[in-house]
Amino acid sequence: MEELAKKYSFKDIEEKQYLFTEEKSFFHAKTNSSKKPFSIVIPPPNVTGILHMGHALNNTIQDILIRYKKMRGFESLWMPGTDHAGIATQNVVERKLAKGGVTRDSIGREKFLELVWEWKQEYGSTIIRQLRRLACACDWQRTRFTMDEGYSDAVLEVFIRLYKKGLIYRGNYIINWCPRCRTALSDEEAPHKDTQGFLYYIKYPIKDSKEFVIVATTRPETMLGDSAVAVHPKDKRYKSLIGQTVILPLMDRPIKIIADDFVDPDFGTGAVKVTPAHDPNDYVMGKRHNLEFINVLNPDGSCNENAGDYQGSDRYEAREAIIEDLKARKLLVKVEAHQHAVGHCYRCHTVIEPYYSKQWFVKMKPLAKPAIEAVQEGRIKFYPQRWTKVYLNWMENIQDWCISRQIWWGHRLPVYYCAKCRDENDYKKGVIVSLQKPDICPECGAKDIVQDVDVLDTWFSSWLWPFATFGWPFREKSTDHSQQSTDHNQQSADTEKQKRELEYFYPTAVLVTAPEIIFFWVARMIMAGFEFMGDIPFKDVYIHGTVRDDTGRKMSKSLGNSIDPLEIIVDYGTDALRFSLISITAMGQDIYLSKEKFEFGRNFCNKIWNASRFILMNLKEDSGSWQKVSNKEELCFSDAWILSRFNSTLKKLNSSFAQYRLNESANIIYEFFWHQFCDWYIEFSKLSIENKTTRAVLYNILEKSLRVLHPFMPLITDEIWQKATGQKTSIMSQPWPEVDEVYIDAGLEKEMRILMDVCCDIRNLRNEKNIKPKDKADITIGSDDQHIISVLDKNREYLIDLAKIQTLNFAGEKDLDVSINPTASSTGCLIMMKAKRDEGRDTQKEKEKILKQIKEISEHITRKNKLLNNENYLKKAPAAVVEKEKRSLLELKQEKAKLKKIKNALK
RNA sequence: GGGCGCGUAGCACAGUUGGUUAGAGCACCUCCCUUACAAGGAGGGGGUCGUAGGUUCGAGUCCUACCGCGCCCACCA
Repeated sequence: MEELAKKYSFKDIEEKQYLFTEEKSFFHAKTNSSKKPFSIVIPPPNVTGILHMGHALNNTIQDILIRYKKMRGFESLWMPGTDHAGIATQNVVERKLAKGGVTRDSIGREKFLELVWEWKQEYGSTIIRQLRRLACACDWQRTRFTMDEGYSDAVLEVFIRLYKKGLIYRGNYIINWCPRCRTALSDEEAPHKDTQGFLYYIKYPIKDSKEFVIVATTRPETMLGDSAVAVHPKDKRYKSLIGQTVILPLMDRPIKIIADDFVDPDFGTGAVKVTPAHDPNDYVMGKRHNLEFINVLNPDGSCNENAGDYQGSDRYEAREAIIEDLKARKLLVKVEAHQHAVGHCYRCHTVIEPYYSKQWFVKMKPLAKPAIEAVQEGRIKFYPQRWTKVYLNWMENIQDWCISRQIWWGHRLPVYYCAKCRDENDYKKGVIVSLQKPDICPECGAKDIVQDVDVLDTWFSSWLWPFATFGWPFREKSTDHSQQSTDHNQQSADTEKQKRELEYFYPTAVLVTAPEIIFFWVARMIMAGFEFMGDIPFKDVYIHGTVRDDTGRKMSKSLGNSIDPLEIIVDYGTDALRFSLISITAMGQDIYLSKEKFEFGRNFCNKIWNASRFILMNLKEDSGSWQKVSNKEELCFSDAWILSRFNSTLKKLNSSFAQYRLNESANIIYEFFWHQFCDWYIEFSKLSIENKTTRAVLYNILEKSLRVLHPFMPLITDEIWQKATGQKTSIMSQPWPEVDEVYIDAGLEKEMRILMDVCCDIRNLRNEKNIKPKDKADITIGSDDQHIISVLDKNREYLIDLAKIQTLNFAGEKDLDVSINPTASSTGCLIMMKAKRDEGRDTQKEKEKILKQIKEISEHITRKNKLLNNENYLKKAPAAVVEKEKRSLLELKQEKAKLKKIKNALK
């Protein structure tokens, strides 16, 4: 057994311990038929990511579960990896190029992708390195990337399967378009934010008339693409106008006035301009009335050739110009301030444009069905439960998923077109969906074949994460015929191994993630799980809260209010960061953070260190003899007590773990270790430290405490544990302690409670009378309760030591002299103290205090009397509760009598 | 428009199925550098649990309404 350094210095141990556990492959999992599997796939951070508090929380939770389950005998696998994050990564590299005045268009697709890969090689593992600093027990040998060769196979395979099943189609629809990223986005990628804007009222002149129809719009520039004006069919104001023609201002285009139920007569003027190519509602109306779809915008958001005089100007410049021009023509009636929800690009926050374009979609309704049922039937459970409703609500109203993106970084669609057969009006014609580029068109034999230029939505690869990370679909690479079969055999063996692993570890146990990811990822993984694996991807979904600053704002780079986990690690240590974070994270609640909160974990680390130091220091000579705790019968009072406490604590701990109540688990251990083990037991142990049994118990409880602390604070616990046991291994490889019911003794714990209470009463009394620790006091305890007297007498050494007593006597209650320093104990005893220095007694103050106590206790007694006289209560409340009340009333009465006695003795 | 979460001590928060006098942390006050620990120890003060009703023998906990704060969803031109 080694001694510990006087000062706890996390800098000296944390990195060392992590490297040790990683090197020794404690994190590696494999199929093991003798164990049950427990697997988690990491929510793959973006390759562009740098560690923030959200990651720290998310991964600490997973790490605790992984280590805990491993200790509980499961084969724990934590699958790590990163996400190629199409748009985000492309943006990062484009920004970098822009500094050198280079655009992606100027260098071309191939060169650009080369540069992105270079960037990925250089910076893509930053987040992985940072996760190591958090001490994550990921199986790093398995680290996956969503654009790895094998993983990409899975993505293409899935596309092809869904296409063949008729669940993927291509067509012209209104989608969300980001003019800055110049790509289509799914609905989830274009979150709506309340935005302050204006409602512009514009006159549309009626053809061959002096009259006007006034329409209201928030986006006047879209009027360039108007192809109708719509009114409600029952709106009396406009009934006569239906079917007439108006002249679209600025464009001088005649357009019809149509009637449609969609129009709300109470909004604006009740007449609405219809722009089928730039508004989702208008799109539907356009289809209904067979209107023209006029796209007036270029992909970058500037006006195109359909925009008349405004061609070339940016959408917002065009808006300004149009307003000015309408004003000049006296066609602008008024402008009102107007708040409305506007979609924004989730990557660059640019206002998106609803945009009519040709895209690829996945039909979602058929995929959603089993995914809905699995959650309804409880085969997948959300923690906290309330997310179930959010999930089901979204799934039941699911819309088709736009999966094509007009960027370069990502999985290119496995779609090829035959130039000859291709027909823009029939997406299936001349289309070849295949893994490899076909040499000739299977229909016409032409050789002019091109691949679709789009790539797939990043989430179209992430939704396969729980099984594609295991190598699914296990396609064997087409081996060169010239190569010999050894390679091939090796490859088959690998594939077989992967298949077994997938079978063993899938479905995974739990997915840990943030609420904003439920639609993007959780829901889609469930659908993919059923579609491609025929089973759920995970049993539990643990949704944790959002990390906020101490004023409740979401932590974000742009607000500048984020706390950098790496800075916390430098200042307080990894263990301190983890323990602080987890102990303030109530399940599913948001987390409010400030830097000071990490002192909590740091102080606890320090406490653990010092307590351990004391124990190792005292036990260093015993080599080996501490290993065994004697029979229960041979244990002294305090030794038996701490064993009882430990085991009942462990019981509570296990049940909180089972419910994912990790903050509760952390606080249970904290309370036990600090306030029972350190505050009381270690102090008790000093009295019997020469005793073999006590030394064994000290060692035993410390060693087991380190085990249960390990999932939360892996580094400090491994360091101390190795020094204590002399074993060069990690606690991770050790079993979780078993609850030993034999040691749990409620009666004993109650007796200890009496001892502690009396001790606290005496300390309190000393404090009040300002008696210094070195001034020992003479204590007489008066009670008629033989049990209490015997408990105190039996354990008098403890009391004498902990309460700094000179002489300790017992007396009958009546015989006690209460004229000196008396106090009434909550245990029902009267305590009198005689101290050597006893000057400056303020009897007036004492009297006030005791009167206040009497008043309080009288109120309680009145309340209880009333309750116990209530017939209904006696009839309906459980007998045990009534008994408890009666007992407590009796105790209160006794206490009151004692207080009165003390009061009367005061002059 | 629909849904969800929160409101408990000066501060930021726990409180599992309703059951003694509502809890720890930080901060504050008093005392103590006692041979593991001042990043510590021993004590202490501080709350009519957002408001108003209701159910119940009993409500921080369940129900209803309302008031504040925050979040999510929705085709509010």
